Amino acid sequence: MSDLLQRLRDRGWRLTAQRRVVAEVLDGEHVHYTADEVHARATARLPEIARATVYNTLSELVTIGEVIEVSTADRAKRYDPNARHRHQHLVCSRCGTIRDVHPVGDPLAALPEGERFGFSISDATVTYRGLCPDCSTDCSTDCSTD
Amino acid sequence: MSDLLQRLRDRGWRLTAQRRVVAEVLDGEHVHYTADEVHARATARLPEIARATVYNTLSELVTIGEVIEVSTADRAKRYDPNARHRHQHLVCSRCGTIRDVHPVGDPLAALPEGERFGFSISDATVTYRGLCPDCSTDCSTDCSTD
DNA sequence: ATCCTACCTTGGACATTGTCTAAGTCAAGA
DNA sequence: TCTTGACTTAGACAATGTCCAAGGTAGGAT
Repeated sequence: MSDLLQRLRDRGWRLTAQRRVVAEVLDGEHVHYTADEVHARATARLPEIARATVYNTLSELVTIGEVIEVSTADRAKRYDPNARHRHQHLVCSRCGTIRDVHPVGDPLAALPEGERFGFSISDATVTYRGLCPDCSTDCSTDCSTD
Repeated sequence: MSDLLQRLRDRGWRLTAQRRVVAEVLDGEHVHYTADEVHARATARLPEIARATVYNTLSELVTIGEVIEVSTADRAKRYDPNARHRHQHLVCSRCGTIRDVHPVGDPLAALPEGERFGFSISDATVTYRGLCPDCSTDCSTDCSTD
């Protein structure tokens, strides 16, 4: 992700302040922000950036494969800048925290030919769900929630 | 799913016409309707049924484990009445068709202890994506899509 | 059979997330 | 520095889901 801007330039992208800011927000730690969270953080650096621009830029980053779109059970999609190393996700059922995880083996290999129904399968995503350490000890709201 | 109504009664549910209709829509084939599709089909049998009632009933069925909520890349969640046999899903990237599939082995076992970060993991869902037979031969719109 | 009442349904307002458009702006090449 | 096509903006619109107050009804009690 670090030289994302260079890679975008190489693709002939116009390097605008808005795109730079969105890329900076996603850069660094392994975050999984929603579009709105990206927008909030982008606004902190560039107050006049429009919501539509954030959506546009995120979609473009997804299209060119620099960012992965993650659909969890929540309504909003999340955007994962860790697109260069294959991984899966571990989601807390209570607080929604997401961690990147690396299961062993190829999940695609687990699907027998007879279960493919003529599809040409290109991808398998695995989502692990459970309670994160914080949520499994803190019963203040509801320990029975999953 | 066939004696769902009986099981609901056993749980002390009030058996209303609306709930019966929603259950009937989900009964039978292995469908994966959105809430709106359920509502449309329910309306055909009980014209005055409200959208909120469909949402309420679906949520309740999910809560008690009679129906599974499936989040794909699409915006709308889908509802899968095949909750009594563990399975995963195969989704067409183009047309959105969903099939139930049965990979071998337990996906949970593929996640090493060192990759669990103290979570108590309860579930692993696998989503396979690709083109269904119809969509991989029919290039009328766009064969390059995925 | 009738009544009661807690639970269910209704319609519509509202919330959230995402998409589209027309008009204005600007990055980068000439 | 000029030009131009790509980018951004604000706000309307669309899709999906949630909430609430008012009225209706299933099913137990009498």
